[in-house]
Amino acid sequence: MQDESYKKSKAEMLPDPVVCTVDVVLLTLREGSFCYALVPREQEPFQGVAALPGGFVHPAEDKDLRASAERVLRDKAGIQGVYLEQLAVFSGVARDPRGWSISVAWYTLVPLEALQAALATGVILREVADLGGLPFDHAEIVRVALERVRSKSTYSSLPVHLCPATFTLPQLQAVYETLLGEPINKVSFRRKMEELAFVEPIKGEFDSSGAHRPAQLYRLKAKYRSRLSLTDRGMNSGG
Amino acid sequence: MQDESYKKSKAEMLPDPVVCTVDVVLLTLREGSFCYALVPREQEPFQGVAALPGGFVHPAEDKDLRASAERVLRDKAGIQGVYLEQLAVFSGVARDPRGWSISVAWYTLVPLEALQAALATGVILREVADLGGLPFDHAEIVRVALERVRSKSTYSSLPVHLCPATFTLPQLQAVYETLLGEPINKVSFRRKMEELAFVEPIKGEFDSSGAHRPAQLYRLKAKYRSRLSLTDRGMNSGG
DNA sequence: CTAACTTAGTTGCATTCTGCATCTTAATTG
DNA sequence: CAATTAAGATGCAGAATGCAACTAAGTTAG
Repeated sequence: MQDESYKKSKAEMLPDPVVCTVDVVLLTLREGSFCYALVPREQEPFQGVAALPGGFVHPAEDKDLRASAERVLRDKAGIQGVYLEQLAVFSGVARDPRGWSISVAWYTLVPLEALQAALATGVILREVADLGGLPFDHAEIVRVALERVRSKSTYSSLPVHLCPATFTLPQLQAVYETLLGEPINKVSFRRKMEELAFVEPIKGEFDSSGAHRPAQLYRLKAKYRSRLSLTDRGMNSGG
Repeated sequence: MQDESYKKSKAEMLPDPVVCTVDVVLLTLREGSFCYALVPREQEPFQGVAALPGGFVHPAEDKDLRASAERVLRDKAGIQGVYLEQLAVFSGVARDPRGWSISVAWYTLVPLEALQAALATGVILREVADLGGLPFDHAEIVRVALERVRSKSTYSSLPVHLCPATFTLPQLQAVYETLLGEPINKVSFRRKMEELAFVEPIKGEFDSSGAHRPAQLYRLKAKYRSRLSLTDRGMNSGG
């Protein structure tokens, strides 16, 4: 404390090095239940414990933080080509036993079909109701991701990304109902999908797998495929 | 490139130091126009240029990134006691001439009355339509903040924070109209405020300053005062 | 072969929500 | 004290929403 004025003025000028990590919450639906992806940690701390795919930011290697998150997801989970959305930043001394750090958290929604290779090579899915045993503040990160996704899901195109490339309206409705946790009126749902118009019927293609009338197949319109939600622009700008 | 395997495995284990800053977008209404706050930069680069209040994160000094942003806002702009909401993280090599960095951006909405002291000591207000001359990627940060606030403003309690502690419904309606950029039907607005019920009339108190019938004074209900918006929980968790 | 069953998808209607015009209230101003 | 102004309430028409009932198109059981 004996040289505080010097310390303060210096502190205002010079950057302190900050331990900066990224973590990814990858969400999917497995047999009707909402799940997130974990990978076993390769290093201490928490070696061997299932954790969110995450790792250090490497400025020399990564164009920006999105690139960091994409690299980590590719290297740790073997997953590529998904669109990541910024979730939030978590920070402080308590979240990592090694000391003060920040984690820039990202999230994405993918159909189970896109995870087959990853699941065969060590990626684990866990239901979102089960947040036990997670290292660091990963339980909190998943909790925030769930809140975000659920609050954005009411009649946005976000949940469509949990469906495969083609799907029927009843299937899509079931996805919304799982995320929102409540039943939706069939007619209202169809009217809303018609009005919002981010999905389109695939002419002449039907799902005839059930013992009943076949259902029209739909797909997400092209302009909604590149990002998770067009109302998300505010969080997509971390350049 | 001659020792890449070593470099890669090391890169996965060890943290690289990252230059980490915070920037604050403080928004207010001045004479009916939407404005953001700037302060002249004290140091190079861009010394003397008006910029968002911002600075380096100091882990030894700051409990977490919210504390960093609060410290910066207090030290650079003399503003305290406002509730900051996370906006987004901006990152990359291009945003700062000194090289690769990240900025965790925060935003807040305050009534002009709360800025009187700050405005007397160097803080500048500029209309949101004018993003010219800003250093770093601050124009982009303000643009994203505007998008975020506007998209959250449709019948949320967010715009109320631009009003002083007490206000009339016509005044509040004018605030919403400024933010949303379009007129709102008076009856619909009042019905919605009644339904959402985040403001309450102050019994027996009226604004009689006009040459017409006095208007009932309202205030934000207590439980909505501590944060900007109750629907924002997802971004309030950076611990 | 056909009736029963199941789910897809539509139609009609009652109820609720929303926008707009009009009316009333309570102040100031000339 | 009439005219003016803006606050605030009322009534109603049209749109949006929720629900029940209906039709459509397949499979399955007898």
